[in-house]
Amino acid sequence: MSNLEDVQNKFIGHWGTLGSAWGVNKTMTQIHALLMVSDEAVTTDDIMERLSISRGNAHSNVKELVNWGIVKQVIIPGERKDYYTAEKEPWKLLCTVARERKRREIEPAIEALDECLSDISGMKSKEAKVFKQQLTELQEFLEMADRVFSRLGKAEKSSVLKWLTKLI
Amino acid sequence: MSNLEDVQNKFIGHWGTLGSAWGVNKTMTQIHALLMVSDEAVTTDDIMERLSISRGNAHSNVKELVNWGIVKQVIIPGERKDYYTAEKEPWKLLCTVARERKRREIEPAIEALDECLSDISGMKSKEAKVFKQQLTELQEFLEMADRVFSRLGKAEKSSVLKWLTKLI
DNA sequence: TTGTATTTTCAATTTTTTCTGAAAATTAAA
DNA sequence: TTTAATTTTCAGAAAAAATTGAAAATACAA
Repeated sequence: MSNLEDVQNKFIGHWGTLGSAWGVNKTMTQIHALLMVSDEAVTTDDIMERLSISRGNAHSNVKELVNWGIVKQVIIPGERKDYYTAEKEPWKLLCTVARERKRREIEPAIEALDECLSDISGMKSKEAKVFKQQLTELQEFLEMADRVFSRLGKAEKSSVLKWLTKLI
Repeated sequence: MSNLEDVQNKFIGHWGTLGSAWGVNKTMTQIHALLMVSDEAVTTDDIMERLSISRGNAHSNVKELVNWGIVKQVIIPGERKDYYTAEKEPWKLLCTVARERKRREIEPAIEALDECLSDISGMKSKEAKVFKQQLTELQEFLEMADRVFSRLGKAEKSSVLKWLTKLI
């Protein structure tokens, strides 16, 4: 292991593995890793070449990153091609991911629980009461998570850091 | 939508969907949901029947939940079959998941970054320095995450709650 | 306009993951 | 022991997810 590109590739591979574990397409996190270690903005062709993937794959995953708000398209005057860059500051990444996961997963989960709770609201059996109690606890938990993610989504590094330091 | 079992099934389905989004096998989170809403301990046969899945599937997923520490096998005197229960308190679930994800994902990620950093430690090019800087920031971030997860893994509900309340 | 570069879409294919079901292994009662 | 209940394993099947590659759509310079 001796040249920069090899080490970068190693990093890209690891980042991809990490993504998979958290339910994100591996290519998507690899593209993200590539952008994080790229000083300059990068084209779809660069991505294809560096990761040895097809245009369709590169295209759809980079667009998905843009959807998440993790990657931005940048305009380079005089260039026809689309260029992309990633936010490099990990704390900002955390904020963006928190915001999106809240929107995509926590909010729908809360709605689902609401729906279940309203379905059983009329039921009077002992079993129903136990279930209702269980759902209510989960709901409170998810609502707390929702608020935490919401707060994280808006946070500045320094304030999050201060808050985290209190915990550990 | 009128009887308890239907609502429970709805909940089980939603919990499964949530699991998928976070990179967990859907059946695994569905079994977990079933156990959470089950007052009494449950056998593999119960799981098979309730979720309409095969023995192999039920078996391997319930064992995986036991591996995670989210589900416990309980001994029922006089019974041949294995019975399982889940911790019902969401905060304890959070602790367990935090502990496991730390061990399974954060720690290996930190090791991977360490490896990358040691690979480039000797490189002197400007590009290498930029990359090194980037990796170092990520590493600091992951180490903070590691400490947070570690703390959460040991936490009591009341202290976590107190801490969370400070944030929001 | 017309031609060229680039992006976008998407049907078909490949790969990965999950699931089944039955056989093998294990456990424990008789 | 022997027998029956139960758990575990795992090869093959099915399903889901990711990927390709080429055609269609779009953008834009000449």
